[in-house]
Amino acid sequence: MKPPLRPAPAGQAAAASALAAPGADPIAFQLLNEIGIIDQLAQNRAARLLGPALNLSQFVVLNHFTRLGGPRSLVQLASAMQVSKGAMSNTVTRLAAKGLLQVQPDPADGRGKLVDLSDAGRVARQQALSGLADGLADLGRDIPPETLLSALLLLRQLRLWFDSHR
Amino acid sequence: MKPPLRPAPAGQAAAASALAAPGADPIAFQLLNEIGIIDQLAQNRAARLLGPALNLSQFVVLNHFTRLGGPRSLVQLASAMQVSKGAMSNTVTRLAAKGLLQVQPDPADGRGKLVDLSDAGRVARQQALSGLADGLADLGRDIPPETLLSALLLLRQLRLWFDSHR
DNA sequence: GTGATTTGGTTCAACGTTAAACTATCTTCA
DNA sequence: TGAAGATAGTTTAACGTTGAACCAAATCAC
Repeated sequence: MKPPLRPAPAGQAAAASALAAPGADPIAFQLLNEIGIIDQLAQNRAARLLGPALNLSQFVVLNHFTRLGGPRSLVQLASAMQVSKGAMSNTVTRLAAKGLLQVQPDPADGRGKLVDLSDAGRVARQQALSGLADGLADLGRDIPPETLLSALLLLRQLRLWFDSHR
Repeated sequence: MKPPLRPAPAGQAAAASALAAPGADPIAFQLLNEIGIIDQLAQNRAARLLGPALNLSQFVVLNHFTRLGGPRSLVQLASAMQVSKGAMSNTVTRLAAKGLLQVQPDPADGRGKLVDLSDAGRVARQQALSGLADGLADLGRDIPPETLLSALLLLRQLRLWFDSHR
């Protein structure tokens, strides 16, 4: 039960009544609730689009490299993804086993490894990305970009707040 | 690695540049990314606030009853929380073991059970809720309610879209 | 330089989730 | 009425995560 939960089928009439309701949850609560639900639905969708060959976690790691490039250490990856070292160790091992990542000992640090995309990894990432883009295209078609953009900007604020309050 | 991932520490300068960047991800992608990150942070926070005595999943179930009351069957709960029957079976069993839920056989259906809050459950839920409210209070203090409200309304649209497209 | 502490990485048990198999009961309909 | 299918709930294996223990190498401090 990852996301907080949908309180109900949420009749469309409730649209603007967020504040008014007598025993209603505080707005922040409702907001996080929606976020949890959307996250769950989006992740389901993404996982389906990626198929069994590639995990969501695994895709995220691949994607990270094409955005921020260069070889990374395991702990760097773990902290970028906000995941435990153990989890990242697991993910990297699996990706390397599929040949999507290259892993070398770090010449400058006897403890460390340097992880980087392989060519196969680049290809796999590109395929996965276009699959996701296709699957998300209808969202972009149905919801006006201004709406998405305002949501994005608002959520950035929210994320920054959370980021700086832990 | 539940949420998609934060692409980077996200310098504040990137605020309004969502569209402009050349190789940037599509907005929908970025948006879901933010949602994933916020969800993770919020869940961490909530779990910490609830303490080890009460799971997030467990709290959500307790909360469901005080919102929508009445005895519920296991499958009703599972579908309300968007969780598998197995998971709900697990959660309900644990809550019942703590005495927070009452479980009776359904007199009208030999297969079914009727699950409802116990008095202890009501108390526990109330305590948990005020703990969460306290922990979320600073959010409501730092971020103007209009901001939260607009985010809420936008996300509701988004959630409804996801809900009707699976 | 040597001892203490920190840091990179792996491993392991515990947890909560899913999906599938399974039992028992209910419903449908001819 | 009785056979076929749907539904309620439990159980199980598999998965990915965490947190803690652990080892080895690096850094710090005196």
